[in-house]
Amino acid sequence: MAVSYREDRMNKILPPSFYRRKTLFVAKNLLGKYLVRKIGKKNIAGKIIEVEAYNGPKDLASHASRGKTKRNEVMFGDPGHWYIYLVYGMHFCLNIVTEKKGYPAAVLIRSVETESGEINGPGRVCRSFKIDLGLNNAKAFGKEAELWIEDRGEKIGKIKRTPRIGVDYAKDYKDKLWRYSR
DNA sequence: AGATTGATCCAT
DNA sequence: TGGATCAATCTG
Repeated sequence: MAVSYREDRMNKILPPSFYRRKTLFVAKNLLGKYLVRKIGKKNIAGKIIEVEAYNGPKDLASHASRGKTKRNEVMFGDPGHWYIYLVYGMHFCLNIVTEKKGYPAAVLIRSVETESGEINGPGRVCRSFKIDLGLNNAKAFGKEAELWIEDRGEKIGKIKRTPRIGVDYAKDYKDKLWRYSR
C-alpha cells in the first residue's frame, strides 16, 4: 500500500514522543537529523551536527535554574515546542523543548550542515533559517509547523562529548559534557 | 582582544 | 528603576 507524498513527509517528522524522553538522550539522537524550515513554498534543510543539552532546574547553565520567568516559560511546557530567545541583544538561539511538562529542559541547535556548507553557531543558524521570536513556543510537529526536525534515516558516526560553550558562570555544571557534536 | 547590542532579571 | 549580565558574532 503506497502512502501519499504528504503522509510520507509527515512520517519523517519527529513526533512529540521523541522529545518527551531524557534530554541527554534526545540531544545525542538529534545529531544526523535534519532541521527543516518552511518559508513560503520552499524548504531549507540542514543536518544537525552540534547541539547542547540544558537539563532541568538544577542545571546552573540553564535559564530555568532560577525559576520560571516570562522568557523561559516555554522550557517548562510541553516537549516538541521551540524555545527561542535573544542573546547579547543581537542574536537568536533555537532550542527544542524536551521531557514532560513541568520539567524545564531543552536542546540548543548549535550547528547544521547544508548543501552549501556548514553553519556553525546558534546565532548564525537562526539567521540563515530566518528564525526569530515569532516562532517561540511554536509546535515542531503537525501539518501547521513552519519549522521541524526530520529523520531521513542517516546514521551518524562517532559522537564527541565536550563542555558547553559560554557557561563559565555555571559552577559545577560548567564542565558537564553536555555538548554533542560529530 | 574589543566592540557591539538590547531584553531580562534582580537588587536597590 | 538602574545596572550588571548574557546559551554570540564580527572585526581588527
